[in-house]
Amino acid sequence: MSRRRISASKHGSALATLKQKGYRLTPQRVMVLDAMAGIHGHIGVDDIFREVHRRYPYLDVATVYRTLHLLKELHLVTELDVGGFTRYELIETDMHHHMVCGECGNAFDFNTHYLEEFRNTLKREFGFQPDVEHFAIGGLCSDCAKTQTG
Amino acid sequence: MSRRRISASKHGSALATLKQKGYRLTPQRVMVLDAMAGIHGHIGVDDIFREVHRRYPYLDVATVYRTLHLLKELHLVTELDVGGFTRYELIETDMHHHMVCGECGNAFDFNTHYLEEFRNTLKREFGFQPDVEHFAIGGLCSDCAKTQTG
DNA sequence: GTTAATGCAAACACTTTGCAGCCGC
DNA sequence: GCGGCTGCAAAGTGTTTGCATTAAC
Repeated sequence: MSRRRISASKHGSALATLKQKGYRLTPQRVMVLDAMAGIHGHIGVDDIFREVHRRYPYLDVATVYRTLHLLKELHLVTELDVGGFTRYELIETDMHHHMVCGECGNAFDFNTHYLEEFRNTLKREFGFQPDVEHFAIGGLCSDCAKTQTG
Repeated sequence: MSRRRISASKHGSALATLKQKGYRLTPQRVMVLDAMAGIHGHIGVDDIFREVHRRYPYLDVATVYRTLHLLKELHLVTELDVGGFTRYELIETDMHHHMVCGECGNAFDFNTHYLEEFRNTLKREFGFQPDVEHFAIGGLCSDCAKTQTG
């Protein structure tokens, strides 16, 4: 009960993906993923580095960067620029939100990561934590836009 | 008629604000603002620098950075981190939206600019045109967040 | 005439890269 | 054992800062 089971499962799939794609499961990569899984939300490169370095002092920052680039390429993490440096987050779910057309009433999905930048801006600038779980935005869908214009 | 009247008026108010607050209207500052006014949307520090440097080769990047920091402090421009480096944009309007705290019920303003990135993304990716006129987002304000945590 | 603002150059912080040795497969 | 991965160190890139000089007021 005291162990972080959730964390373990969180990056388990990432490890599987790495292996499946033919990449090596080095301890460094596992530890980087482990550090990310222990955090909810975004985490800075430096945070990851310090966390892993504590357990394994030989780790180099370059490796952390290289690992994160790989993970990003495989769409296992999302990258976000914030306050001048880069932060990363494990992609956990297929969570999405809705765009609702005020004209035809149809709802369209968009992945939660599109909202991330905006969410983070409000957090950074105002300390406001948007409730993205229940987010939807109204507007005009592409089809209805065409009809209206021409 | 061929002159860019719009541009001139765009940063005219910024110049006035600077003067009014007791800051000096140096040619460098005017040129930086001028460069920004010529662009719609965000502009990189380097773009501004190159633009102004062409007209006035003695200009140093440091001055551009200092000017932009000042303008940001006075809320005359907004800063945005994108793809690893910083971009800026002149604030043109006072249009704003609301963040509504689900805990205390207070509403907080945020300038429409913060939504632009997100709005552009939905437009670009899905052809969906969000109705930002009636936009508000729920969540947790900074005060209530503090209370909850500690 | 004051004093804030600039130019210059050096320092910073974060990130990337070349290369020899190592280790997961 | 092979080839991808790492550690190390050095270079790169965008940004900041100290200081003497300049110029806006």
